[in-house]
Amino acid sequence: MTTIKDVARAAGVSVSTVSHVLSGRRPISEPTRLRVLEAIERLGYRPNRLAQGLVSKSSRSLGLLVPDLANPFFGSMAEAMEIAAHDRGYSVILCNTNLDPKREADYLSMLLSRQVDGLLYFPGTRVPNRALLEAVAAGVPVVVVDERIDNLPGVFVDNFDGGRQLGRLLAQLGHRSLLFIGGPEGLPTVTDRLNGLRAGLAEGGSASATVNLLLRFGEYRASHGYETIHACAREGVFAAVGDERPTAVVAANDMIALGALRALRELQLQVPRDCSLTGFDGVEFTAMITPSLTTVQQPSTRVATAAVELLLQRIEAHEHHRDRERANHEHQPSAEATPVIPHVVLPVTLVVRESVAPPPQLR
Amino acid sequence: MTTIKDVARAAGVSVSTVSHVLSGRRPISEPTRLRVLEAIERLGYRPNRLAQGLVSKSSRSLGLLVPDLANPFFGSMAEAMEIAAHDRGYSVILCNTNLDPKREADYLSMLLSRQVDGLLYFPGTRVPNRALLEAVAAGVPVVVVDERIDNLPGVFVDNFDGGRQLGRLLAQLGHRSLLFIGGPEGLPTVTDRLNGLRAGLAEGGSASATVNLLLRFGEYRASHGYETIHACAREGVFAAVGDERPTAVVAANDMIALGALRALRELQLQVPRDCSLTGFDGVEFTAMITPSLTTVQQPSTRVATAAVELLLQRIEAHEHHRDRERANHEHQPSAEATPVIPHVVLPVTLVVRESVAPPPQLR
DNA sequence: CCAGGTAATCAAAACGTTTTGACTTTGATA
DNA sequence: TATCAAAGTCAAAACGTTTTGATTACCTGG
Repeated sequence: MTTIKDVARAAGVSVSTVSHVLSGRRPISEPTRLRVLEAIERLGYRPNRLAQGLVSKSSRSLGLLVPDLANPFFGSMAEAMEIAAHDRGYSVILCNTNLDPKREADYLSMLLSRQVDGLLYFPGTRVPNRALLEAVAAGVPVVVVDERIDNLPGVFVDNFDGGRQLGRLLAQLGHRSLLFIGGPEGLPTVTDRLNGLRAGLAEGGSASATVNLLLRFGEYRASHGYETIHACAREGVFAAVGDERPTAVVAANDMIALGALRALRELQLQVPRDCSLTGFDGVEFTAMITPSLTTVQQPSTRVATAAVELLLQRIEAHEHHRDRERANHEHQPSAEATPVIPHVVLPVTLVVRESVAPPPQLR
Repeated sequence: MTTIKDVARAAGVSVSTVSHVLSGRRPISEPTRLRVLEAIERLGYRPNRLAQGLVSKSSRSLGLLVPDLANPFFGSMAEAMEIAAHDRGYSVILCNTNLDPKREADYLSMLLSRQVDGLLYFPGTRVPNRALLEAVAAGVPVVVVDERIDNLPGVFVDNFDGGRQLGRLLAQLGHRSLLFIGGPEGLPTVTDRLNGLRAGLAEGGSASATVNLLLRFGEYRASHGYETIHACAREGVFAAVGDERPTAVVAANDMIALGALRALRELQLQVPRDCSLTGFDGVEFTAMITPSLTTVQQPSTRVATAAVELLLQRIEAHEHHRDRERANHEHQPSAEATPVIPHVVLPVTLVVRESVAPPPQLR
């Protein structure tokens, strides 16, 4: 590897002159500048970012903690976030938490070691994770994505509203008995979607009608949707008659819906004729499958870029703060403004497709 | 941040002693060791990997260049590779090339700046990329994943065999006219799958029968499958009768197949009754959709781990080589063994599902 | 004609590690 | 009892940058 020293020697100047040519922080005469640039070009010099990071105390990199990249929702989010970060000069260190708190703690520690400037965090199951809170305490800016966590800044969509729109739609179609297949129990996304669903059902139905709502929780995976449907079938849920039998399945995300769709078909229940089905997230394949899936579309690119944007803001604020601290040798607590925890909430769109219809008895 | 100096001071020893406690490279008395460990624990010390990397000349990180994370195939590959790398103590820097050579060059330069120890490279379109070759020339170990590039080490599946198995299956079912919707023209994966398909068709069909094979190329995306089908329909391809009309669509990957499936349905062509359809890769959703998709399953986790394994081998070899070079001040070319370019080829599995059937005229 | 600013450059310190040479001390071996 | 090796420790150099005085030379305004 050629270093700044090699360049300096080749151009016949000092190391600091080369650095100043590159950074522009001090004036350099045109002939010298050209000689240095020529040497850089000729030697193929590339500054060593490790060394830069060491002195600047910033690695210009972000840690991205994501539970499951095989899920295209996370895939497209990760993609959009990486692109946004790269546009602003930051690299992304990828971490696959796989819903495992131990792994998360492990990654977090590694990321701190690597001096990441900030963290983009998709919660897995338990929120908030202990190790994450330690990282926050250690002073690393964090933005939580896709999930609302009270004391941490976050970017997520209006899950309640999404649920409500679904509820209204289904109630208006006449559904009075639903099966809700959630993600991990207690996760705010899941709870919000469910509460929204309830609200929407109440709004959309005739005032008197009570709604029968069966709840199941589990992972945000196709297998969970698949197995839940089969389990329900074994329990006779779909054999019931009248108000008991669910006429619509509301899945907490598209992957669950995909698995549920498969299982329903295996049970000879045709969607939407015998049973309606909805998803959440609006990933690409929902438009392609048969029947195409009614779902709530997240503006995933906007969520992703907003998250990066917010994180970068916090990073800058954090750095300024540190600088001021360092200048202020007098260590006055400087009347810390009460820290405002920003929550960016983005709107969702209901996308009505083939997978919903009025319940069978109404046709 | 607490540094090794702070620890040394707290434990009343020198900096090098702390380092030796951590690395175990020199013996340290038990009482000292405990005092140091206690100080580390108490201060929450975490070694700065930038500094470590600077002296060790190795960042313990890999660059991962992937064209499109929204595609679950790449998503699960990326996931598996990251996990394999993490297991061996390496971090992964994520780069979304988006099929754009400019972006690729950009990323490559950044990765070299960051002193990555190796590169995991999924080719996008043009192969091999100019910037990649420069990186290779700069001496960074590279492993190409999912694609065969002659002069670079790679890990990929037996695409020819996968195509052949599909060809045999379709020929045996009686298909004599096919539409092949490829990925980017000229990409080895695409060509190999196509050539395999041809070979399989020849083997599986009755000797005399000639096969009508229509070829289209484009991106590895659902939209490409969708649009190609509609374009073909506009050209009257599906209106033809007899041997002209394709009775099966062979997509070069699952995403294309997914798009094609949608378009076929919009054309009122039922799969597999009116037209068979196959994919390639075997991502999760192929088992879930209706009709479930006949496809060629890649052992993606094995591909991913093999790629990481191979890359790590090369990295080690590279480091040993450099060390020897440094020891050998005499700079004898040491009779360089002709470099063997390893290509790891993994087997595929044909998964026959609902999307194929004999052509309509045979029923 | 001088004070003071600016352009242009360099040397040296600092960032947080690891590695190496040197120095004691201790025990075992001849 | 003299010799040697190993254990245990430290100080200093090195890794490749950026930043910060310091220095010189020149120009400008009074």
